[in-house]
Amino acid sequence: MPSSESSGGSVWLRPERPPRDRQLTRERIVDVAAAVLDAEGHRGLSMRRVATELGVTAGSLYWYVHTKDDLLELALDRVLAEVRADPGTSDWRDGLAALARSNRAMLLRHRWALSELTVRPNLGPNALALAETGLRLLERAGFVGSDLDAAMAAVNDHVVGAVIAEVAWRDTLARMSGTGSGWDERAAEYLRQIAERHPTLAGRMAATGEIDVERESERRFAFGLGCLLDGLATRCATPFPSSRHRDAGSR
Amino acid sequence: MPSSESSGGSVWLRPERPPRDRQLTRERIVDVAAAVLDAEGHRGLSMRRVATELGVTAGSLYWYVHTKDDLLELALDRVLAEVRADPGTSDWRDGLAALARSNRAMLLRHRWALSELTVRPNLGPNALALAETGLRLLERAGFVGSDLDAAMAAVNDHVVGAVIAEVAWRDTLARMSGTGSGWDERAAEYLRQIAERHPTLAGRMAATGEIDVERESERRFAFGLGCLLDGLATRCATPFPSSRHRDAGSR
DNA sequence: ACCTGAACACCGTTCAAGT
DNA sequence: ACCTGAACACCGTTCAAGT
Repeated sequence: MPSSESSGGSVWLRPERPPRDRQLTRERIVDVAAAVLDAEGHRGLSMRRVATELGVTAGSLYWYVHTKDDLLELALDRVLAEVRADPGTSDWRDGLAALARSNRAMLLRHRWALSELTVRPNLGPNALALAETGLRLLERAGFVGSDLDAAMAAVNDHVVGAVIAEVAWRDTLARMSGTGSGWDERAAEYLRQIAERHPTLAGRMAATGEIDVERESERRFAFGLGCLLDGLATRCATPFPSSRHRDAGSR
Repeated sequence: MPSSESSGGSVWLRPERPPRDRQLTRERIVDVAAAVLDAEGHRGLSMRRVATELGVTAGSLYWYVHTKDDLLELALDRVLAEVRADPGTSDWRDGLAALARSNRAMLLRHRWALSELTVRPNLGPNALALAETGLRLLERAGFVGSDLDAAMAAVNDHVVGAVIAEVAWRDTLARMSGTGSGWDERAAEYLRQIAERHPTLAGRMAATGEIDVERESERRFAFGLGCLLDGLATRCATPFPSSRHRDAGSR
């Protein structure tokens, strides 16, 4: 029933508001959402927060985004664009390793993206592009059919799983050093119990106490990736496409 | 002992309320929290919900639990108790594979636990016990030092990563079939664009369209696990402890 | 010691109303 | 078309007050 524009009066003096009058864009919204997430994590993100950051009311955002979940989905795909991968790498092992490393680096930069992955399937354009280049590399290695899917999944799973473990580790350390007195006493008692019941674990915990988390995490990541790629190489048609065999972290 | 209910000034008839009068226990609280999480996921869990389920006010819970995060941490460790593992398995590959499978099964039963893992380090008793048996198996395989840690991490990472991917996949399918008309049209258009830009991916998506998700997920899991264990076997002192070599999913 | 009731400071989301 | 303002139905958490 509402005619599209004429509302009585001097319509001609008031031309159609050009699109550039819009204060918001989906892109701008995703921008600040990603920024807030990077700075303060999931806890810091709220519709009202994003809105005020844009000088706008919370309700306005729903003109551009269906729900907060949608916004998170967009933010996830945005950071996926940061992953660099070259589908044309001559050695498929090198290409996959580089893809995995770039993926890991991105997830470490935007740790909130991890919890997004566990909650939401991502079918955004960047996710699809990454899948394509990964599949191409594995296709060149000789994988076909459902083995191709399984191989791609195995590499991605290692990346995601490894970053989750690393972040959890880092958070534990941060929490330990964060809380001041009182923690150490209770922790000491707890560790004593652990040592009693779980000697092997206790030995490892004692050893990793003084280790650089960053270096050790990278070592573990490379170790697991190396195992995986070795296992893949024995299952495909082109185990050694190039003469040079890059070591990805065996002892 | 209904005397506890008699009021009216006769304090001497009313002995000190025994501990068993308490309506709440940390255990009961964690019980219903886990039940709510299983039934309705993260979205369904609130302090008020748990409280009313226990016939109590929300504030009461804070007598037993510091924060909602603490409650989630307790629920996570509770569900980790379901993972079964035998540290005495003769073949370390069999033992590790069984541990990984049991872990995966648990995570699929309690999918909310996944997002917990990404957000919170878990140092509960059950988590530690699982780590201990895993490390023992790998120790028997000949791993020592930081290679022991890396090997353990690699297996766990694969489990976590694989379940995350599987759950995401299942959710996508559920969402697709859930929304009725209108979805298919937009989806078809989207798929057309995918096929144009990402031929390899499109080929795989077409192939996996008619596949049983459950069976295929298990296949992928076993495939990746097999790759990983093969790679581990080439890096340890005891590659083949038993004569029988269980195939864990190579084509 | 254990629990209630009410409050505080937030949420996501909707929607009439304005321009 | 785009945004405001106010409302709705929730949150987690705290805390005086009761028993």
